[in-house]
Amino acid sequence: MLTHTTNFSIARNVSRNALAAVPASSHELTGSLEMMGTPMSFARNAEIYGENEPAEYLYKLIGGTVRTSKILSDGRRQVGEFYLPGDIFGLEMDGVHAFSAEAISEVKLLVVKRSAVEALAARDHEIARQLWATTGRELRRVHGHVLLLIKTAQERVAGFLLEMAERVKSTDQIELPMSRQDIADYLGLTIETVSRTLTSLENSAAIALPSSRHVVLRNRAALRRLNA
Amino acid sequence: MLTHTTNFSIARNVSRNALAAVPASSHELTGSLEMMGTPMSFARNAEIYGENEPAEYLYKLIGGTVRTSKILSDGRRQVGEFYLPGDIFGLEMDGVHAFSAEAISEVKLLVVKRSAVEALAARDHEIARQLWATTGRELRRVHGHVLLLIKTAQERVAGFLLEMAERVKSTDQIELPMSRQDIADYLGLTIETVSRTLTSLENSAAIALPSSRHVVLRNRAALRRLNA
DNA sequence: CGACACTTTGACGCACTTCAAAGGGGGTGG
DNA sequence: CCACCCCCTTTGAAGTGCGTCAAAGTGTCG
Repeated sequence: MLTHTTNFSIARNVSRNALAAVPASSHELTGSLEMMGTPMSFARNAEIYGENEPAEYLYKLIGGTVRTSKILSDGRRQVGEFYLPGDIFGLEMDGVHAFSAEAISEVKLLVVKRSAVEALAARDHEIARQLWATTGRELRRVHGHVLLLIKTAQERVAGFLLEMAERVKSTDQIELPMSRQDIADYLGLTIETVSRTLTSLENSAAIALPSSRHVVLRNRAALRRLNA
Repeated sequence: MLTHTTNFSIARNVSRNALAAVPASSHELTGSLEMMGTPMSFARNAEIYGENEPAEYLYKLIGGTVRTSKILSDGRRQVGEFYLPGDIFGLEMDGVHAFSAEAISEVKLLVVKRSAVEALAARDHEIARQLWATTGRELRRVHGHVLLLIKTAQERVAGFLLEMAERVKSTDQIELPMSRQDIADYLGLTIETVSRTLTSLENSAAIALPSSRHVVLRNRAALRRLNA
């Protein structure tokens, strides 16, 4: 049902030089990955990889937004993480993807063969350390996710907005790349509760909602207070 | 309030040979850590390390049970993980502990200086890989924790029991090392809900509770069904 | 045996879910 | 360019699972 805009064999023929000029300091593993990576594009809603597929590749997001998710046996969906440009994902230690990954918007990314990176890591322990650090950063994010999930709806939504604001490093204007349903499945709430909570935050002047995906943080202190 | 039974300066004088005979195959990093580690003991309720303390050491649990936890600003407590013998914990990538660690029972563990392990990892990339793998395993556990937290009380408790049964690798008899409060704080529930849910599982013949910490899994299939 | 900590049980309230329907907003065809 | 449609979001009303408050039961250690 979900289809790639580009498949591997096509992508392999794309020029590898387009992104080679990115400065080595901007993100971890920049340079190494840019050298080895193959640029690919995915359309909105395309599946990048599926749950339980072998994890042969590692992905560095260049543009767009990716969500990982898992469908539970009763049909519920849990969103694991949202990835923004610069983020690395798909790095599973046991060779199988626990979550699937989908493009939320038009996505451009670099695909790197895991075996190639690992071979490099075996020779260069600085690379090895950066791979480890990437997994460590992921671990910290998931810990934060756990902390969100034990809170009230207001706290979860407020925490989510603060997290997104931090990550897009914008001013107080956030353009949410994901739908209400994605947010709900990330926060373990229903879409109705997310919607109602956002309206209530707007009514209490903590945020403004010029359009459904455009959020203005009017009172970060109030949001942080909710973020208990 | 929490006190160590043994402090570092004392522990450093303890014999390093006591546990050196553990077979190298039993767990990852066995051997390397046993060589470098200093045995220590902690009394029930002793703090092993605190939240926000620098993460200078890495711990390999030999005996007893450890819980990591975090106190939220409003006083709620979240339990991050339970560690059983053989588990490695305290391995934070950014040098600061996000959670504190406490001994739930009498605990024996090996303390290893992080810098020493990292120096070893820089020379031996097999060690480096195992450190990475340990973080990866931790990540998978926390993902599982997220999946628990979006479920109903019955599903959380059933999932918890199945997880513990798997980890202690016993038959259907589980001796829970942690209190109801610990379980509640791990599952994001109240102690009353955990207690009521266990009684209801007992009434539905899925488990038996000869004593409050002794659980018998009578019907794993029923528990798995709840575990949606 | 008594004190204390932990666990269980009960009654009630509330936050979130569920079910239902009414708005937008953006793209396409007439 | 307007009209219509489809999908996403918002709002409303009612139900319920879990939390809160309270008290009784159970096991353990001095």
